[in-house]
Amino acid sequence: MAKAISMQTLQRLPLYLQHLRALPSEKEKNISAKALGNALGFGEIQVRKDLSSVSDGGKPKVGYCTKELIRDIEGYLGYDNVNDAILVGAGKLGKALLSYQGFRAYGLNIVAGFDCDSEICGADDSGKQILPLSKMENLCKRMKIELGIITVPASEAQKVCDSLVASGIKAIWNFAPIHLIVPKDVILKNENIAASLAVLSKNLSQKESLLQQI
Amino acid sequence: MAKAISMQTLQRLPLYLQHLRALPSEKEKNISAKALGNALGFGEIQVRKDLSSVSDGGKPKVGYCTKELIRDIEGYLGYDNVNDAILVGAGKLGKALLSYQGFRAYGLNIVAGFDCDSEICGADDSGKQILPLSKMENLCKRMKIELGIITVPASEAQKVCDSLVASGIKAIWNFAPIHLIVPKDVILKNENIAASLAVLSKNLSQKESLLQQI
DNA sequence: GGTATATCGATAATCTATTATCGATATACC
DNA sequence: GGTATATCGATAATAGATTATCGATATACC
Repeated sequence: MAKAISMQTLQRLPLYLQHLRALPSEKEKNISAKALGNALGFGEIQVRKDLSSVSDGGKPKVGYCTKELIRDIEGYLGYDNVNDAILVGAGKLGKALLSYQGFRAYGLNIVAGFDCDSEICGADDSGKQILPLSKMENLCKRMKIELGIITVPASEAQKVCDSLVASGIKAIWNFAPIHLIVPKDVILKNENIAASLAVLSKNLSQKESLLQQI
Repeated sequence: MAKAISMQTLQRLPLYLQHLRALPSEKEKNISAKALGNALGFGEIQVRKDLSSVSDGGKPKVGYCTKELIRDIEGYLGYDNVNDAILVGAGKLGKALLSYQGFRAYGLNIVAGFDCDSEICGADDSGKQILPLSKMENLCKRMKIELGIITVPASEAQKVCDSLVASGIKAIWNFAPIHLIVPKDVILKNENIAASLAVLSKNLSQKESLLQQI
């Protein structure tokens, strides 16, 4: 446990967690790498390797203790302590994210939304406040927010990104379809809807489906 | 051109396309692999390699012809002929996708939305119809729809997935946070918001940011 | 026209990720 | 208690992706 971890493994961990959490806690006290892999479409060796980076191991003939595994993955991913975030761009997508309750399970708490359009400011029906952009920097600094979510149109995204950086944000989750420029010490993660679509589109157009396992 | 292509390359192609399309068409008649790479944060060799799979090549000292490149990538990804799709689950996220105009640029046309809640059926403010689930199968078959988008809660997703398959859908784009089981001949692409979040969350919690280049 | 240079493409080398092999061990059953 | 079996972890082998090297070529400039 606590080894170096690969990008690929890191991205599979939430999937394991998702599945483990959904198991009936009474019945499935233990789970084998094989069972977990089958459920998610991975090979058992990969599952074992992935889990070896975060858990201190299963027992032969028994498997892993479900509860411990959940705790270990949550701990590793930092889901056990909450990350506050703000969101900029309260359009349809922004509002969808603002009102999504599921983020809590991933340790994410969106504190408020911001938008340049003062018309839509006020309390959203999600219960979250939508505030004018002018108040963003102050709130971020005051609450020491480190994570910013960008859901504005591509044309506005770089500008918004720059103000987030100026507000002391350390990580940006970008939903705008554009490549943003950030300082080296700021983490950027693009949510790349077009890339997913490309995979689908390509596979559909050449029916042979040569690339299963997506 | 027209070689075998890797998953990774396939997913970068839309990013190149995005950037190329945004260039002022008059000024940038040609573009070098280096310039394209710099703009997107990739190495020039990677750009060349990626492009070699879809384009019939640039010219030394000149670079690639922007217009041709756009055409080649679009052609390769199948963005030049439209894919009709339906969407199931007209909640906030579903409506956000229904009203997103940007999909047209990727050759995606969402024909209609479906929802089990008859309250929200009717014309959405995006202009798209939201229809009761009972009409889905018939419409899919009649219009020979091949692509289905799932934006229902996790608890409903497998059921919806099964009806999509029964309706003749050949590819599924799943936004529900759950692993779906599909027949081998159906392509499944999960939009994995939790995985992205994991990368961010992990990087934030260990500030060293050992994994740049996301 | 000749030379310098930016850029290309192909091949090779490195790095990363996945899959296979094998010995070890905890439980179940006789 | 002894043996069979499911499962584990570690190491080795394979496959896949990225990065480096190098020779070739199109344009620019003298």
